[in-house]
Amino acid sequence: MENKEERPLNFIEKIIEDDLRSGRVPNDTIVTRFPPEPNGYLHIGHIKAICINFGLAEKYGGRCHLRLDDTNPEKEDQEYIDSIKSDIHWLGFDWGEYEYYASDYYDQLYQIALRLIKEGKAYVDSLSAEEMKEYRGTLTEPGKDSPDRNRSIEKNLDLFERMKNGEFPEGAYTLRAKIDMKSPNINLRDPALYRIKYAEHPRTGKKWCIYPMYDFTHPISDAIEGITHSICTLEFEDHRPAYDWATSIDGIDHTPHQYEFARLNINYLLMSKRKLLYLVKNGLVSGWDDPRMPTISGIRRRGYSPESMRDFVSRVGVAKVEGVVDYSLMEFCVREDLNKRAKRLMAVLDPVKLIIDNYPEGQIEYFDAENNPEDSESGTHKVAFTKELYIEREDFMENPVKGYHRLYIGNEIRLKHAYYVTATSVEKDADGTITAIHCTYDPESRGGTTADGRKVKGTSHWVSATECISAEVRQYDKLFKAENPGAETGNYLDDLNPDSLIVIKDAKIEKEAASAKPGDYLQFIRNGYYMADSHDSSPEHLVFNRTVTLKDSWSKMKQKMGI
RNA sequence: UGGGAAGUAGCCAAGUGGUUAAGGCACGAGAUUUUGAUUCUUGCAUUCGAAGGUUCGAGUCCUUCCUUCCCAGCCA
Repeated sequence: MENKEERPLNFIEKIIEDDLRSGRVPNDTIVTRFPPEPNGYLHIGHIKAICINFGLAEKYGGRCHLRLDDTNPEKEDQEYIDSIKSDIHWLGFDWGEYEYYASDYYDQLYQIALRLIKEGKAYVDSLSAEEMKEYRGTLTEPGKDSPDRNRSIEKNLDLFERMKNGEFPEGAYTLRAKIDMKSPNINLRDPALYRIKYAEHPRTGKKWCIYPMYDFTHPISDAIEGITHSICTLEFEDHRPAYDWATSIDGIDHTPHQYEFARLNINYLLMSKRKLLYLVKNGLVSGWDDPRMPTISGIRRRGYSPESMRDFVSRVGVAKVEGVVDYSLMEFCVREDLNKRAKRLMAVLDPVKLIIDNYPEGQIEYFDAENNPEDSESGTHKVAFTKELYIEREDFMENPVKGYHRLYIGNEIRLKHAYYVTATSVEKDADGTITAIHCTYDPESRGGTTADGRKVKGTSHWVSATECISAEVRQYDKLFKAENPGAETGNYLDDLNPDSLIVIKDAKIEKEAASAKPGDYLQFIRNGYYMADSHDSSPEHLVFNRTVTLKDSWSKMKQKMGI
């Protein structure tokens, strides 16, 4: 983005530059890959991996493959493949023709497995899952060899063939690599290479009933595609020896290398697929794309911009420290981006009537409202002004506290773009609730300034009571009220924020808002950033989602003063 | 108590033996302001998990210790 503050190289960039400098990269072209398993929706954590992989390819003039790691048909679905692709595109990255599936390599993988068997480097094991667990040993005790470990090559070949042909039930046999049952690294204690599964695969259907495991598939897929730098998260660090084992199998003539970085954690947010699924399944949110969800589809619907998320990830940096990034950094990035591009509109969310006693009945004036003061080319739009208006209830105080410089009896403020007004009296209902505020205006202050140059401390937004439209406004807040949901009680559901969604059924908005579409970035002046909801907003029933509030030093001051 | 990793401010994060330890967020102070927004100015680690040691010189090298994370799926 334009936002090019100079950042020092991260450790992966250093490795790449070093590799490039020393001529270790074939054709001087780095090749990375983003390899999600299509078993769910992408979330904010994935944005980091996407930005690293696609970003590196962009920066060093290489390429980045999209590879769907579809080796477990039980969990995977075309729906997820589609959403993953659309989310990456939304972020602004494109893999072009380099779209791959691990399942594309099933035949090659099978041939390699056969070769391994023939070379005595893999064997078919009849141990049950429980037995295999026993034989594996523990973190502190070595494992022991399976009785099948020295089965003859011929017998292995025969058994593997019959596994493939569907002669055995699930769980009857596995194909395992013959590495070292006593290795201190458990991933090297004869890892499973193939297991039997009769699930239907989203792409290969019923062609296969044996499926290759991650530790076998991933490195070989990388090698086949000519990946140079295979970047993944920290928990795969101790799979690296298995990765290197697989890429050094005879006949594999390209050697990619694996590097690991710390995954993105953000406080107040939950990224666990399992927990997010629970929220969806139990109706605690409206779906995977609920605007409160940390999924890419969720934040997109909420109104976050892809540019701001890329900036966020780049500000977080890439390292190997497992940290937790402040939610406030993400909000900062969103505000910074939206401030430059959001169209300003006036919306009164908690309306109270303001009546200008000395303004002519029935008169309508139109003022020019700038669309964005940060962008001189954004133009203006018309906003209607009449005798009866709505202002925010919060913008009037009968007994003003110290430091309050909005409207109160006798005080003059500016109505944005329009006139100076001075409050004179209030009307109340039987409960004492204010139903209307009366004021007078200064006709000389048209446009919001006066000839005598007198200043007012407060400027309020407003909307004409007769020339406005109604809309539903959804005030979203954090889904969880604790920094680390569940840390206190052990149950993240205890930390659900009951106020994460407050629906305002009848907000009053200037007419210009009627044309706002999902995807248009809006700022409701003094309220926050908003976007029309992509599911529920229609010309007949406008619905706006609050993306993020504006910074609010007044409410911070109020809190400090204990108000 | 096996193996693999990581510890620099409230949160990220530069720093790869040689001036007063970058930068961003957060937070504080002030100015400007037709959004209590934005913008601007300004403050914010005598110290790098701890203790020893090497060195003229250590966040960087050595030793020991402490803390945290990951691994025992026929998941990825």
